[in-house]
Amino acid sequence: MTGQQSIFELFSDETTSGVAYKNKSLKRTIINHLDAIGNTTITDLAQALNISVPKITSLINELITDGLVKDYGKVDSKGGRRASMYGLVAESGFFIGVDVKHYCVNLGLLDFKKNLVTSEMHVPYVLANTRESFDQLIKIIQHFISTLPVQSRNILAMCVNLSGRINSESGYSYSFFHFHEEPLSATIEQAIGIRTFLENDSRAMAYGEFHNGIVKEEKNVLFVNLDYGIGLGIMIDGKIYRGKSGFGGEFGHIPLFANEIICHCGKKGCLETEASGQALIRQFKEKIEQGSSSSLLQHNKLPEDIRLADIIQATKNEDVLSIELIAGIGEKIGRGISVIINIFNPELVILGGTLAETGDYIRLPIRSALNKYSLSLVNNDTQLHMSKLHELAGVIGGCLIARDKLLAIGN
Amino acid sequence: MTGQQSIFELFSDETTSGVAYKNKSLKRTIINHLDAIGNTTITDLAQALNISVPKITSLINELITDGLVKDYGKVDSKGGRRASMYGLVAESGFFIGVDVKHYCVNLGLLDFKKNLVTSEMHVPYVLANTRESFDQLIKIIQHFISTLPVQSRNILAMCVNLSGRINSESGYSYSFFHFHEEPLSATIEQAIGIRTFLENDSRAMAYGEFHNGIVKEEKNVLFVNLDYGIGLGIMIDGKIYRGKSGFGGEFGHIPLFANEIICHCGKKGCLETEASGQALIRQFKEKIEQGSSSSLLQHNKLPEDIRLADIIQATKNEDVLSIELIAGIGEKIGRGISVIINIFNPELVILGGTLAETGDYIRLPIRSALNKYSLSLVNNDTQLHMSKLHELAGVIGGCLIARDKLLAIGN
DNA sequence: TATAGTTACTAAAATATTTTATTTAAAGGA
DNA sequence: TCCTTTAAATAAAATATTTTAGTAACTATA
Repeated sequence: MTGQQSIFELFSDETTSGVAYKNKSLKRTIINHLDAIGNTTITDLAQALNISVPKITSLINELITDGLVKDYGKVDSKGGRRASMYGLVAESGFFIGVDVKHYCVNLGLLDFKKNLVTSEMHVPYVLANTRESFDQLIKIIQHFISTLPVQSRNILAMCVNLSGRINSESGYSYSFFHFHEEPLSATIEQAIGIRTFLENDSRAMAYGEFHNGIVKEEKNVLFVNLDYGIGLGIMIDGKIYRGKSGFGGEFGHIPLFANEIICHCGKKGCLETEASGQALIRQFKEKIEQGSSSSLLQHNKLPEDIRLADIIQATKNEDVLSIELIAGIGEKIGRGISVIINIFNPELVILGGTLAETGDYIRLPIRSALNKYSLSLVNNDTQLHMSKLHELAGVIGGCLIARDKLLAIGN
Repeated sequence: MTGQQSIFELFSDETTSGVAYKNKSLKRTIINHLDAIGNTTITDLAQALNISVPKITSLINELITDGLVKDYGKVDSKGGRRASMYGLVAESGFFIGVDVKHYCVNLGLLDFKKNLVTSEMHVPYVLANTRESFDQLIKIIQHFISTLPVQSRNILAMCVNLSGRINSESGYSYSFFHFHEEPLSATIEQAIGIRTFLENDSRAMAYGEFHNGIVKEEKNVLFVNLDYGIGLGIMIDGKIYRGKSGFGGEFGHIPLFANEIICHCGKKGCLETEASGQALIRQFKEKIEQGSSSSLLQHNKLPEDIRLADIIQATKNEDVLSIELIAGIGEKIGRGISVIINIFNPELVILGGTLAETGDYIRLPIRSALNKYSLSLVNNDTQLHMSKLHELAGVIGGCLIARDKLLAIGN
């Protein structure tokens, strides 16, 4: 029995029963505990899990022969024999995260101990709802895997993040690549040969930020993904909230404005029509047409070719028009966030995504809108932080989702 | 050892350890399972909980001597020996729910099997944030208990539902009766002599409707409490969602309108300023001042004395003004609900509270506003139902919360 | 009505786990 | 450095749980 087989064996509920099943289940509990707490001793495990020391000892020894756990040496003690520390083995399995953006793909490889082994950022790619675009995505993933320093059979699972409506339970994507009868996750799984999960981009970013980012003890956290659209990743009680069919968090399309702008979703008055990256670009072009000037257009750039990244770069170069527009967008996003703060009373709201890279230019107007629009008792309860992982949030989140889905962590 | 002592013993994590602790914990698991599934057989329990038949048998026998479980006779069989059914004992403990409304109090008594034994509805009472009002509430509860057909020591817990901001974990109420240093729940507990919990009224109604009302298999459910204010009870994954400090669900104060009406929360543009019972009464008075007529004023009633219940009654008598105003309110509530549908993608939205008693007069405009304002993919996923428990929702919900907090069900 | 087939329940045997006692390993003070 | 104290690891004994095998209770069918 190789260690690798053991992982799949251990985490698949086969027809084991009785004592065999209980041992399997206890081993999973131990792995989950080591994952949550980090390296620890047999005595600690025995106390935490309410299992006797000899039993834990024998289970740990089995996990060591399985290759999933190893001895990390002795702990320091203040009187008494020093205990051995046991912990997960980083090399016992790897996970891939694929974060698909509008104009690029970011990929990463995570080991079993949640370290990002390697990543490839900004692989040029244009996301379009076509077969060609899909085929190119597959090629990018295949190429990434071919460059990896680990054997393909040691890669246990992969998660692909896409924007739009995703049912990560069934593996269907409704906004992109909905060509086949079978779920998109199955199509990718066949093409790549690795167990594949699908997740909405904002939820994956929220998950990354939650487990490896800015979040410490907080359990109810909202991640606002400010990009061309506005996404929302909801973490409740430490778990991703997806809603009935995985359509939860459609924050960008709440009807907050009494305007006449038709949103790409077909409705009027959506938050996204006035407070998203798309809206920012539209407003930028309008201002230019109305005669405003911007340093952005100095290098023979046409207004049509302006991308969100350009405007964000311009704010760093103190372009006045860009800064003004971002402030206006921020105020409206703030009004939107005040809605979800009132409803969720979260411990923490994280601002992430491309637009969040403008830092205080967007944070301050959001902050002041929150004071204006949300209940002070609730608002004072809530921290507002910028993303810590920045563009790595999606990659790391994807890897972690692949890992935790396979290991059945956090359901 | 009396059965009653056993309940508290069984559900308090004392310094038991080892086998004793495991048995205690297994007994709780069995009780939880019997609670969730209903009466069942030893074989079923053994399979569901992955414990051997002889072990389950001995635990069930202990629970029978504890007085918590009893034999409900044989099941029908289709071939083979008939199995004994075991289930909880209704009389092994009782729970009180106290639903405090603006102008009355509703009280109920629930047994261990979740049957409503008795209830006393519409006890006259005026909720005000004064000590006198609080003292009167205590007297009403004491009187209710004195009329009950069960001994006070068999009442295991009580839950009091109040509107406004409640931290049900700490037992503090911030909107009403915040007179003492100690939590309000402790003050009531001392006055009455029964273990007391506090809960927000809308959340309690949601819980009642979830467990004993219209909800069947759904796990993500929103309950909208349409009363003088607008409350929201959020059920996620079968559990009440309360937020960081219990302030979650402040749906009435999301900034949805660009009006100049100052809400009692101090902000402008709150949903409640245009779409609540308060707003309805205000609009009614305005219309009357502008010369509209209503059957409501025929019996020498002054516009100042109009209560929400009067307007609702008037719609049943086909009062045109009331019906028109309710339709307008419904359209705006629908816009609010479309926000939370987009965010939560719930399986079910329940309309409850006093205003919901107008039935289709409020449901239809809400329904059409949902079609107008929320994403069709998400909206089509969501059922919209009227409350089934009506004014009993809060009472039953309160009883169930008391029960489930004591039994540590659903955390 | 007898009998085969099915399932629940129970007793005894086998196995597993916990408990207790003992040994090993370390820290810290005299 | 030696001895005492503390805690981990291990071994042996005691207890608990599961497994297996056998019995009881019921249905369906000939």
